[in-house]
Amino acid sequence: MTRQTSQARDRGIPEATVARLPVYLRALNGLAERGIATVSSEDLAASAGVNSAKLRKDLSHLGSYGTRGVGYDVDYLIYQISRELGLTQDWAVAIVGVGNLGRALANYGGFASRGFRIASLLDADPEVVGDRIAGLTVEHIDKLESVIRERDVSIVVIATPATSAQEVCERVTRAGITSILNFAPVVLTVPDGVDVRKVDLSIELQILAFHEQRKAVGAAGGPGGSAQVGPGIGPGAGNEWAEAVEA
Amino acid sequence: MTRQTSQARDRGIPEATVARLPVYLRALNGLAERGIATVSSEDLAASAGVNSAKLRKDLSHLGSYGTRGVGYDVDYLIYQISRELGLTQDWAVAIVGVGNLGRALANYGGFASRGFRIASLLDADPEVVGDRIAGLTVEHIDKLESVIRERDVSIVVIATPATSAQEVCERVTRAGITSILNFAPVVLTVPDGVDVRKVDLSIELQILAFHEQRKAVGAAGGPGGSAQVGPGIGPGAGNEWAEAVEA
DNA sequence: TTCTGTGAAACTCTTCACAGCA
DNA sequence: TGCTGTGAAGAGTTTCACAGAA
Repeated sequence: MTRQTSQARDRGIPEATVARLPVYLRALNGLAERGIATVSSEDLAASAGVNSAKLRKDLSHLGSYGTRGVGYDVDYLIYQISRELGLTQDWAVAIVGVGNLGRALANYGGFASRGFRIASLLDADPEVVGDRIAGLTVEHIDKLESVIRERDVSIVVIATPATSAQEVCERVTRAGITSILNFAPVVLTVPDGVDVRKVDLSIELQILAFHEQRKAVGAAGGPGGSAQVGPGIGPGAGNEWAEAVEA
Repeated sequence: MTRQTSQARDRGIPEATVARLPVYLRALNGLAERGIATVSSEDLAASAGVNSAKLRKDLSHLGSYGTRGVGYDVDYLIYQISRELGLTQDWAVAIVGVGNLGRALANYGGFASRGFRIASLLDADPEVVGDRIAGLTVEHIDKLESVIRERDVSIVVIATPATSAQEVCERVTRAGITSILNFAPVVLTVPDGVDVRKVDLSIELQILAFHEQRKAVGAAGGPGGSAQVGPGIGPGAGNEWAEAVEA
């Protein structure tokens, strides 16, 4: 069960690291656009909103791509991260559900530049089928399986109402899809080996509300309510526990 | 390091738990609608897509709201979680940037039902200002500060292009906002005490692409069922998310 | 000297397994 | 008996701090 790959390096990159690589990539692209050729872990970390030790540890999982005393070559690092994420290849994506959100996604410019090509927009509503959006003609959901097969779709985005999401999910997994990005406010049940990521707007707002509430309460709270943060701040001083998620 | 062993009123709820409470809440609401009055940790966990030990541990941070040998009272648990998340109060939200995504957000029904009220839609484009969307008239960005002040806005959603996001961020934090949900593909710099959550669609897709690629490469003859359902609310996932809208 | 790469420590989160209550 | 609540073990992640390359 121990895995070894063609390369001697251990390919087990921590999930937390994978989730940050796209952030680094974006920061690096920004630097490249500004003509910056080399960057230190300190500076890149600042651009990406993490601390430098974490950044170095993350990058160390990919290999030794930096130069001690100097930093990282921006272009080279962009290439290495892109390759690691699989962005050097073309991914065909189908978007199911062309409501407000589906349209927003279809018009989002950040896909093509990262190797994602929208291969199809599908919807069940006859009113919507046939509309032209972002250069594509909306197709009927009946064609879901044939579109996936014929256009080599490997990632499906579900932007349907909650009630249809599970059914769409089952159809696409049956058609061989193993990567799904779900926007519908429902927990999808999928077979083993299928990777689902969920984006839920109202959940994000609820998490913000929790912290917002906490701030208000904590400010007036009693002595017992000291935060879990550092032991540093004593009582009496600032009570708000700062918690910028991003630097 | 002082440490109240008594779990009773320790208000330090783990971040990972907070991120899952909205999911439990959604599952519970589904049960309530179906007239189910009591639920076991096993069943609720299944509805929420987590394992039961995790669910029990999460709920134990709120207090002892279950009954041994029986389970949890659905309505009571809905109330307790809602209260913990601060959803029993009304939150005024302003959405800045009324492009495709801003419109999708404005029309998203999942807000109102959870105590979030859209108090204003703002945009810089004179073409858009004055449009009526989701029952609101789009206002000019010039009014940002006065809207926040006069309508008691506590959460701001940034759905502008990347180039404007930081400026909007600075204006709203100066106006006293400490909770921001950012959809612009950029890392915002904020003062301590300001909570930013980011949603970045292209990052989510890149993470999927990474795993998809991994499957293709390593799967050939690989270990039986790959398992690894990546979803749920990840740990690192808590903070890093995806985006949308650009030019 | 500067800055990377990395062991080790610290911390957080998940899972196990079972005591104990209804 | 059936199920919650929870210590304790385990796994994963972050941070520290410094050896060592350029």
